[in-house]
Amino acid sequence: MIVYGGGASEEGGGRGVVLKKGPWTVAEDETLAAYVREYGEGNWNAVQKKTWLARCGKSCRLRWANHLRPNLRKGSFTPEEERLIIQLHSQLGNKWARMAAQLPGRTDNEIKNYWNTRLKRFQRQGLPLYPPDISPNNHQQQMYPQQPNTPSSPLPFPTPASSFTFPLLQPPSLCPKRCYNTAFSPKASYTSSPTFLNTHSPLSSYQSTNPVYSMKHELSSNQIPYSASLGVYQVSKFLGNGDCNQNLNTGLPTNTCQLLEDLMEEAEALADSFRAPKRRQLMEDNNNNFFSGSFGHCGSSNNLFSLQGLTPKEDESLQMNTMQDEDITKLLDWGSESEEISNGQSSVVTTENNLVLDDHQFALLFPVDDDTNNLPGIC
DNA sequence: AACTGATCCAACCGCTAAGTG
DNA sequence: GCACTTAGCGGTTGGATCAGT
Repeated sequence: MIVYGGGASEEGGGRGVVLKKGPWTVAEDETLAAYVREYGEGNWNAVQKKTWLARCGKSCRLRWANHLRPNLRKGSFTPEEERLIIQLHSQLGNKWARMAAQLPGRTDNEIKNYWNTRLKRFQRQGLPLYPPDISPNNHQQQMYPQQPNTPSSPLPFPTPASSFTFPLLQPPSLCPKRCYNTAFSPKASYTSSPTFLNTHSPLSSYQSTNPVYSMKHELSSNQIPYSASLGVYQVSKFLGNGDCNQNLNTGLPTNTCQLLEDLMEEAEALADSFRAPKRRQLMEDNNNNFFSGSFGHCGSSNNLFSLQGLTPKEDESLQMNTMQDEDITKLLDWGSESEEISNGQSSVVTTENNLVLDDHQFALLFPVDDDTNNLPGIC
């Protein structure tokens, strides 16, 4: 029984007490954090029994996940995070949790809120949700049938991908009352390099126009490689006869299949390690090391983002949707090419897992806290 | 200063999947 | 196989805040 921070109640939870709703108090937060320290995550319904908190387990889990757990990144999304969200949304749809898995320290709720706000604003302004070089998967079109960014509708900005100005931060007249990142100059337009948000990323080529693959169960239509241009599924590698070293959309050589194989191997390895009794005993090591929690296997699998913390099933599905390192690299390349950020100097940060980032890339992913000069989540 | 609308964000709700006996 | 419990996900809501009028 954790009695922490006052307000202790003898007739605590599950004991006929009316569960409290509404905003959490500091004392409640402290109590919940103390509970997690002592008992670990999970078994949220026990919080009510073991503490004075009159909150349902669901509420406790949410509070922990969205506000109390370590290594959460608070504050506005960086432009790079925004781009990643858009890219991920184009591939995954409203799979906020999966998207959050790709954005270390961000919660599904944050991403969802961000996207919904953006959706609302863009729809009101008649702007497309996606830049022309991102073609949303079918489920997106079903989800937002009125999306103006269809081949038949004119775009409000230049179509060549190389000169596309990304409408994330509008000019002052269009800028919402709260710009997302005040540190980012509103006048700066997002001129993407031709490679960024590359529609022809391995994953993008998996887009399915087949409703069988694009609906429900939401494996995000990425289950089977699909070439929109050829109208065929690129199943060769999946059938084991493998020549798929070329992206049929672009004609460019890719290492997609090797990456997928790597992902499969990694997923299997992880699945083995996660065939532990309890479901989702995750994030326990998040307390320890930001990189181990988020980028734990980068070095071993060429995969920037780790699948750590997922159940085998999630591994399986997520691996199909996880951005390839190529995508991330391009994202980072774009970032380092950005006039706003590039200063022509570069140093290298090497993580313990041999993930090498130059300082631009590192800064993009982990902006230094202005106040503390500390990297978020890194002690 | 008061009002209004837009935006942000925390929290809740309902549903579903997974785990357990 | 079934019922029940637990955890997680996605949708929605409502209060707080801000900017414009």
